[in-house]
Amino acid sequence: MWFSGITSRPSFSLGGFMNKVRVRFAPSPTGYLHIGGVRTAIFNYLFARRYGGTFVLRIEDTDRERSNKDAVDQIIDSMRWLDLDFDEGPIFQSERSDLYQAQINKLLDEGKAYKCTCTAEELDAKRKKAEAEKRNYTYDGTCRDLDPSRDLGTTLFTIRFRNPRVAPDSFKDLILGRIPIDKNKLDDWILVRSDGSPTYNFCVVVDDADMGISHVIRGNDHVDNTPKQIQLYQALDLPVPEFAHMPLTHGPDGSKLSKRREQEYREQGISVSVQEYRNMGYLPHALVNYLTRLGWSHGDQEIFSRKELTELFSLEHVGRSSGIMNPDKLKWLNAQYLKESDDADLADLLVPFLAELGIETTADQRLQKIVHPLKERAKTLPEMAQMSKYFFVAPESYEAKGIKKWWKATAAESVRRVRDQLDDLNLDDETALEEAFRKLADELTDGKLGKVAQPIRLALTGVTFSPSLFTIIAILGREESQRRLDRALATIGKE
RNA sequence: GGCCCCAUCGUCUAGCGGUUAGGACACCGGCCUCUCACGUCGGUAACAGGGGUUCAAGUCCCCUUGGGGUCACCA
Repeated sequence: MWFSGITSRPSFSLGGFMNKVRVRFAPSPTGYLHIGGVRTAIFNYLFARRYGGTFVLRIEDTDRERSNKDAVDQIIDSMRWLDLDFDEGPIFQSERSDLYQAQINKLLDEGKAYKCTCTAEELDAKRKKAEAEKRNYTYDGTCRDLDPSRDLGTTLFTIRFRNPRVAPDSFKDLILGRIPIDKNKLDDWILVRSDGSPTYNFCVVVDDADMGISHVIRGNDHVDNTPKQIQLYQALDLPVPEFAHMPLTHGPDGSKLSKRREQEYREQGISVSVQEYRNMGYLPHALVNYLTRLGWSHGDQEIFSRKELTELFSLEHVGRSSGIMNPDKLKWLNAQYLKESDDADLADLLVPFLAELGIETTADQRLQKIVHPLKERAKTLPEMAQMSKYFFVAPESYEAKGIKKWWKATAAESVRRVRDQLDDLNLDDETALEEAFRKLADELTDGKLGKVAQPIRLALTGVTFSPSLFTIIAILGREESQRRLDRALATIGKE
């Protein structure tokens, strides 16, 4: 049994599609890749991998006005960044007009579609009138029963679907359960525009059928399109795929993510645009992990490797309510991935972020050493770059509160002693360094290592928090460390 | 407004009739400690409301409320 009640959800089964799962991601190239779009791409990708199926990328560019090549590149680039490799495509709808034409002719020949000469203005007026009268607007069928062989001359016309006015009572959704179909909304919708271009709902059906798509996994905003698409499948005598409508993604305030509020989002650490996450210093796999987990779950687990994701993902555990982007959790996840990252990889990734701070460097050994203690402290790459600043430039000023607390006159002695001891110590031996510091503490500060360390930390970094002092000294080197200590000595206890 | 969908801590969620309602982020404390962070231990915090069904309801049904989606010659 697929379902046991009207609102219960069906249990998932591959049914007749065993071993031939084919899914697709079908964005329209009208701008950068939307974060909500990525989520549907991820779910499709994961679904394909999970069931050994095929993931295809189709570009929905039937609207020539708004589509552009640049957007296509951005979409593919973003998918590559996220490691969402597709098996087929990109397939461009704009290049498949013959296919659409053939299906249109078939419908026309069979009387399942007809030419309509109503103008956009007329239609608009009727729609407004219906609205004013608080009526539901559907096409009134003015051209429905006219003689198909009448001579239209040069009159522009659209091609409409001759709605058979019969449809199932409901359709099955793998995520939502059973969705009722409202017969009152079934009308003669437009298949081909007056400029000859096919419409979305028509192309989707023809394409999905032609490409052998077994499961249509898409956003919730398409549920109302599904009935009319099912009717078309039936009119075309094509097999109807399975449908799965996933919940949408919302902003922190609970409303739909809108491009207009991008500025606001950025300040909170999120964005509508995928590529912006790269700029904000998020790791692609952390983003994918986050987006997947937003709306899907596997018990209490939060962190999933790509392998786990492709082995565990299933539609049954996709939630039905929309999710709100939570920057804090995204950052936390990112931090988890950062922590587990390879030093060399991180060094590579960090270079451009350092450049943004005016620090030109390469991902050399030294940078790898710097990155190592920082990766468990930073949540994002820019944050890490910021933290590593003092490894490249000596502090120009010192934290005021730190000066007050740690640079009392008595601190001068320990700073001076450390400065001198650096002459004889092997800086690469952090335990030896620590030992020396501890001895000093025993002697000067009653064994309190912090009292020795903090003044020096301030002198070396300009701030009162950092990774281990010994690590810092090792990375800075003898000369630079002593220079910074000398400079500090000039001011300690002087006020 | 019509139609459709949704509803457990602030957020993401576990829960598929019997639980002290669990986990994660965030927040607050303790521990660890050269500071910060990591880590670790603990704490605050939820079943939207009302009716049913049932021996028993967060779990099933209905209504209300709230949120969302959609109503194009856009996709």
